[in-house]
Amino acid sequence: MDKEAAIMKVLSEPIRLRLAVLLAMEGEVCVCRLAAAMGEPEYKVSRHLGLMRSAGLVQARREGTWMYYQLARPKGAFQLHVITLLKTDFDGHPAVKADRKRLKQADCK
Amino acid sequence: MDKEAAIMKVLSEPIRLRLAVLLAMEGEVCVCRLAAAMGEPEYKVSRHLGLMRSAGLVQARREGTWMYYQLARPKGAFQLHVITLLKTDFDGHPAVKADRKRLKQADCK
DNA sequence: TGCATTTCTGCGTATATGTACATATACACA
DNA sequence: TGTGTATATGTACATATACGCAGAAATGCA
Repeated sequence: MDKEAAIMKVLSEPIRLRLAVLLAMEGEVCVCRLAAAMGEPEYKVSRHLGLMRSAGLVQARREGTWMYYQLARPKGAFQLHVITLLKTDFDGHPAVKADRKRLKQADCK
Repeated sequence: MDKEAAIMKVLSEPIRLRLAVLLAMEGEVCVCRLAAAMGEPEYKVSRHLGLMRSAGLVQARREGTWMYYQLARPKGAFQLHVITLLKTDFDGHPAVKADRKRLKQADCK
């Protein structure tokens, strides 16, 4: 059950958990807007996104200088149900509401 | 969202994940039978159970020399849904089947 | 009291993790 | 080619984690 434990591990870090919830709700977002939403430096968000990608939880798409991240298509029932749980249980969560508000205002100038 | 991340962290370790699934399916089990089911030394299982208890995921009951562990009553929707996920998604999982088989044979002499 | 059984915990050690800084990479455009 | 922008990563450091061993604690029983 190392695969399932690895998914849990990715989501065991508050910043990564917030990123996963944000991507589950917003779809595809670029790094700079994610960093703005988190209120964290971009190098930090980039590191965490890299971990999430290595674990197969997210996928990336390059468009010019920008990198757009989104949740990867779930592999197996476990991953699917975890993502469903993120979407349902964190809807309306104060921290998530704040993150989404900052995301909306983020400009990626 | 540190509380939710902490629950994920507890379940991010394969032994702890297997313990949680076992308890979700079997109810209340003593340490020596859990150790036998895991095929791991008791001091190791005891350590992990201690962590799970600190995180509020399990609770313990002493009966003589024996300690019986079971899942704690879930606090909040998130914890409830995680436990539900453990029960549904790992039913029939090879590792879990093996653990339950060893648990049935464990004698706690 | 003494001893056996079950469980827990203190300690040292090896490995893993998260962070900050600086730098490197990839790309767009002049 | 050179410059600017967005993103990624090498390095170093502090902290956290899991492990194995030995021994302690809690309990039951002779």
